[in-house]
Amino acid sequence: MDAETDDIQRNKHPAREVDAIDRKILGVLVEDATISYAELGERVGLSPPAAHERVKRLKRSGAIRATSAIIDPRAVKKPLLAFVHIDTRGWGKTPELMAVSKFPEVEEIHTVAGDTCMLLKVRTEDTRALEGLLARLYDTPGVTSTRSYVVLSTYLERPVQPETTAEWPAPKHMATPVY
Amino acid sequence: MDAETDDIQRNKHPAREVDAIDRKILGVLVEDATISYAELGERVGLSPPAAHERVKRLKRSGAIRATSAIIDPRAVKKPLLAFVHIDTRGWGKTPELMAVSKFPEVEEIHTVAGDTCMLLKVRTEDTRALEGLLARLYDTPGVTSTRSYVVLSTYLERPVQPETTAEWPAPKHMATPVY
DNA sequence: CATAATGGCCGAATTGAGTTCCGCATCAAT
DNA sequence: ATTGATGCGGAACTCAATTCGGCCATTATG
Repeated sequence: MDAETDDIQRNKHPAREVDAIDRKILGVLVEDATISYAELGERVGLSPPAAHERVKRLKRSGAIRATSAIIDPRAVKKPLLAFVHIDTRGWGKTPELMAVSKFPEVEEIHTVAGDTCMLLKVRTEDTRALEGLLARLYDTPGVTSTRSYVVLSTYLERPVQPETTAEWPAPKHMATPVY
Repeated sequence: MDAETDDIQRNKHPAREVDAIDRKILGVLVEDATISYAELGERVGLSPPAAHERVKRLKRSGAIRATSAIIDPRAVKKPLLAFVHIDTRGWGKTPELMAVSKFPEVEEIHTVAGDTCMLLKVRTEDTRALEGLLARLYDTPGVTSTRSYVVLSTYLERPVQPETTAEWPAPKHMATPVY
């Protein structure tokens, strides 16, 4: 059957809607991915094999990108967290800039809309290491300036949550949007 | 033995240095926590029971805070990522502000040093939902203004890495710090 | 409208991994 | 030098992951 080949090639997301049970599964596995399929099934109202089948599908479809250990930054000597805004001449996403990915201190790289071009989330051992990274950034052609926000305290830090807020409490003084 | 009780009560981090092997284990488990202890042991040069023992210790000590499923934001209808800077009157960390933790769209809350007070990482379904969250923030007493950085593209996003950069390539034009 | 086909679930059985136990080697302290 | 503690490896045991076959519901089809 050629159709099967087409299915495989077409897309990495084989278009399977995540239903309510899938969301519950994701919610459980985000909290703790070490539980048995027996318990997972029990929590979402499914038999162990059915739960297993669901999880397999979620992994195949890419909804579950990975299951990984979450490390305490202090345990690996990285107590300093900072967000670095970068302004560049021209278009910021140069290969030279992307090269900072090789530093394990860099956890996120985004291009953003706003009064800055790019945004980095970095975690270092101390201010010295942060300075080293900033120096490395300033050496990158095109980088005109950076602004760093050093985190004093983290009150919440969690992975992507499967739930969404259905209704936002609309303040009275706001007009209802047309669209 | 009273000593044992003391050990338990004293600290959640029983002061066990993470050595080189532990770091290798963490590196493997950050990438993929689903592998068997047999393979984990093989990759770090340990027998399966020894690897298991190490992992148990890393979990007990809190170095491994959790092992969780990493979800593709698109799969759960959250394609919009934004960083929100919040300026407040007085000290920002009020219980009213912390209440936004209840929204699953909010992934991170930090207090930062810089030209702003607090920093939020939020992930929403669309701009409408982001607006709803911002409206909710402006309704919070003490909040004077917010600045949002909407992410256009994410080029890197990964959990805490166990490795650290030992030597930062020092640019020539920088003086050597005294400390 | 009836019927075939698909997809998802459950229960039972098998395979494989997680886990425990015990002896040994290494290192530190007495 | 001896003793104690700690971490490792090999083998055995227990439990969970995985597979299989049959059932039911829903959807497509003649």
